[in-house]
Amino acid sequence: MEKIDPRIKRTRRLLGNALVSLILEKAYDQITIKEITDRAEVAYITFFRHYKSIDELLMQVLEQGMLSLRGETERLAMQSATYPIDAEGGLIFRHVAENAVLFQILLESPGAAAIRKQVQAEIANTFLQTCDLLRKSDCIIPDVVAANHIASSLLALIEYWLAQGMPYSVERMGKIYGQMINGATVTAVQTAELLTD
Amino acid sequence: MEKIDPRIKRTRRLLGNALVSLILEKAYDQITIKEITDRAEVAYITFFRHYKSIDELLMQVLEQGMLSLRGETERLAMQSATYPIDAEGGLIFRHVAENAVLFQILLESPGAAAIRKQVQAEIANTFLQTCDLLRKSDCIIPDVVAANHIASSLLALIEYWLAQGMPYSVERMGKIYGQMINGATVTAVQTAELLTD
DNA sequence: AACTTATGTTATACAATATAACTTAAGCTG
DNA sequence: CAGCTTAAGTTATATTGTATAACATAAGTT
Repeated sequence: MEKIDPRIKRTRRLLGNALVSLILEKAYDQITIKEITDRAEVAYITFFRHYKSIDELLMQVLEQGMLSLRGETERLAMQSATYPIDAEGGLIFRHVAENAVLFQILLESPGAAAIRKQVQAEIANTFLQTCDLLRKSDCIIPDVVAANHIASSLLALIEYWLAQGMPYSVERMGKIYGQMINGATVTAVQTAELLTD
Repeated sequence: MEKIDPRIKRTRRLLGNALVSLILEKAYDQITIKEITDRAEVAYITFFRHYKSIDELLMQVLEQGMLSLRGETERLAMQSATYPIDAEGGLIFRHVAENAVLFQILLESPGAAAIRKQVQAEIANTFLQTCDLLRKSDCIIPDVVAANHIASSLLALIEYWLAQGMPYSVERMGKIYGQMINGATVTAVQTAELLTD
């Protein structure tokens, strides 16, 4: 881990914060580089010395927030490997609540679509690797489909919760996730038809 | 229904086709108005006589394809009102397969995010209105959450299927939908915990 | 204190959006 | 089919945002 020039760290932090505050104010695709550098109080050209596009800056901002999500998801998948309908699912929604702004951006900004796709794929892969209950030979529901379903549903549930202004407690959201997504999918796979061909 | 000048119909058709063919070739946000008008073989300024933005043109293109989806979804919701795990879910995937290009655009193009959101909300609302099995008083899973879950999961399943190149038959996809999404959600709501407060 | 590197200033090229004024052509109507 | 109406084409131009170059200044490192 080599040390980075404090000027670089400062500039990137200022640009990241400026972008976040702008996203909270107006539509993502209306934001210009000049607006970002003005708000960050750095020179216009400085942006290009660090990023090729606003999307690239957004990616850097989100990646840091998504690092901790990965840890939570792995724990979630681990628990549901042995026993589904997880009682600790509330942890993930607590984490989301604490980083609400970042998740709102991840799930709403058009520029974050690629990163969202990547996060979803990572979550799906974690479940696929960890959770044996999603696998059943000759099942009409392939394990990759079930894993993808859990991952996309989790993100969609978070998105809905945030869009509504977090109207339910993190505990309740954890239970909803455990029963409607995790438990329901495992049950569906285990009780699903077998292939007939 | 008043008759529209055939020149207008022709121009809009040419522009719509040009946009679709461009989306299939390159990233949506890299497409310019000039490229569209060049491919459509109309004058640059003609674009602005019909649309304010590329997004607006895309909206027009997708709206037509989404009209028929609405009918399919209503039938789907109607059937699952009485008996879930619908055997006729294959119809919707047959419809998707026939309009694969349009659905790919709806589910992949960043410019279509707003329309996708709208389509998802319509599907969710249809289920909410039609399917009594999603409603249970004092259930820990609110009916709006369950309806939203079905709608987002259906679109995510279609997106996954298309992205993978439609590796499973429409019949199988119908059954997967019926068991993993529709049946599983109804079961989850009916067997879910009640509120304790 | 001297060297290195990041940032700021200024200028400029370029591409894409957007509109205006005028001409040409297509479609409708008596 | 002649005349009216409206759509589309042509040309020119203003504006905005992206992107880079050259050089000066300031911050950080050794």
